[in-house]
Amino acid sequence: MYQLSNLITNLNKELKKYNINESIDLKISTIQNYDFQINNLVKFQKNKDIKKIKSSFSEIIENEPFIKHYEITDKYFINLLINIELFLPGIENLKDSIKVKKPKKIILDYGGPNIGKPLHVGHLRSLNIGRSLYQINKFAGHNVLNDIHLGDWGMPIAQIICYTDENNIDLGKVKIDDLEKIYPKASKLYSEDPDFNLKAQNVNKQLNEKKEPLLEKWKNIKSISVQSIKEALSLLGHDFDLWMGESDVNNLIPTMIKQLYEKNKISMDGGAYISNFQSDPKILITKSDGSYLYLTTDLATVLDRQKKNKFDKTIYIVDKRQKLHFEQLFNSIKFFQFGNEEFLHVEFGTVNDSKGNPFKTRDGDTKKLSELYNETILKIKEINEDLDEDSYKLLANTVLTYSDLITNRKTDYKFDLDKFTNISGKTGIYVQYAFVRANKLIENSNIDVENINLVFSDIRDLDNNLIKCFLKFEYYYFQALVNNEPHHLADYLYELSNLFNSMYQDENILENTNEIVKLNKLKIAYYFLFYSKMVMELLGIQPAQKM
RNA sequence: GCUCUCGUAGCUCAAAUGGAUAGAGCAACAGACUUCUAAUCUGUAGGUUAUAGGUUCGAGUCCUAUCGAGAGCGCCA
Repeated sequence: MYQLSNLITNLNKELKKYNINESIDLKISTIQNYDFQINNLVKFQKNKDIKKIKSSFSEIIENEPFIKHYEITDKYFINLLINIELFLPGIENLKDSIKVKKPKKIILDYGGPNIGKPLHVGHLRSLNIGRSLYQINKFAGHNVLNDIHLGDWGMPIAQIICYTDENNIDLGKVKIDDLEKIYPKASKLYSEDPDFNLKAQNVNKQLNEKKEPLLEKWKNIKSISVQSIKEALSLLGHDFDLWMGESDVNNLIPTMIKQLYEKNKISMDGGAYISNFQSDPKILITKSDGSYLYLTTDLATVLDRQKKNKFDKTIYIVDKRQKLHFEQLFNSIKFFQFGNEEFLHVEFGTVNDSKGNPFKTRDGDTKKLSELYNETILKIKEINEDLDEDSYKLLANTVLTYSDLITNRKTDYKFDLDKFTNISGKTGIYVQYAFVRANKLIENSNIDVENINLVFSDIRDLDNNLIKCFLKFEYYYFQALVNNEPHHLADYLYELSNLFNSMYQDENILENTNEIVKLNKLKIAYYFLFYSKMVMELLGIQPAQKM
């Protein structure tokens, strides 16, 4: 809590006096009647100075106006109760106070979709997690750029070109639907037909050498595909600062390889370059025919970004099966002495169907994202058939986002549309409903709610529960920020919404005969809207105005 | 074969660096609506955190073994 930062600083200083290198952690209280707890002292129960520390801690906490009440137990657990009357007015300054002092420049790399293939369910998580991390880091004041980083180079493209050559298909006239049908066929041939395999390898090599007319064909595929990807993303509410791809760094690779070889960082091995970094398996830098790999372009991309967008940190939001690739990438960056920036693989689990099997269509293909989107719209229409198209769109995107972010990103999860569109439970529908309800309440009151002053002596229990929940925002926000885990905020949003609904349902607010209680509740509903909207935005969800 | 990840309530999932009595949702059961949007709320029940050891003031979390599940493992991305 930003209001407690002085307290934490003072407690930390105190620990230093006793040569204890420990930074105070404020946790949400697990016991009743308190808001936060500090568990750091427990570890030092046997420290000879513990009694002195305890008494100086008491003195410091005693003098903190934001703490209404506290205790330090026999085992040295510290329990704190917050002074709500001082806390609530501070909400206005929350967004400014939470900003970091030294903003970083962060690049989010989505390890984007491949061109020639439609967006499918496998892309859902990097899009959702990425968008949320973008918002979360911006909220902290960081300078963030997101790069879709298209897979627009390499074997998949070569396979498509090879297939169209073999079958006399004019790429100038091909539509996206045709392209999406071509790739699976080409891919199948590539793995089953040695002759086709050889030809495609050759196409890939020539493409690497930027030979015409292959380059022209590649441009065709890319432009058709990018247009389709942009349309799909716009429907799902995603956009990108950078539309870079693997192809953009091709011209940097020959020099990169040459220099690495001269510095004795890589060696020839049967025509291929491998890294001299000691590892098992060895790290392959190029193929034996000289053409490039995923790792080659990712390395060159680092150099490219250093030139174009000086950055402090790159976060790769890519599924966890690619863990080894990123280990190799990060080890190589260090070993090749490319730079001292921070590199991080934010990994996530796979999305399966409700039975736990890979998400497929009836024909056995990976399910398209647009198909999932349409099914979600239909489900929502079952709940309410009288809404406008924009509202359906907004709610469908809420469902696709919220149900994805509610689970810890590291675990594989089951996408169960029936469950995720449920009107009760931890769903996007539920949190939007609470928001719409609160908005309507304030609208119906015809009162200038913003300027109501709370009367603290008349705060009811259920009102207080909601206020106490506001206290927790920064804790969950911090969890989400430092661990790159949006699910803390998604879960928090449910908790907020649930407590609001409890307050709302308990007694009729607008017809309350006690005017003070009524105004209190309206003001708290107003605060609820503030928090709910803020958290939704951090998750990449647009608040609904009606539903 | 090697490497890594995981195992928490009937189901789906939480529990930051080890902290006090392991929490939610769904489903089940019992209640509350001529509504400020019941698309809601209230309550009950549900656990030897896979198993067996160990480390320590304290273990779902760390270590070891076993059982079970999944993923990855130079010329795909």
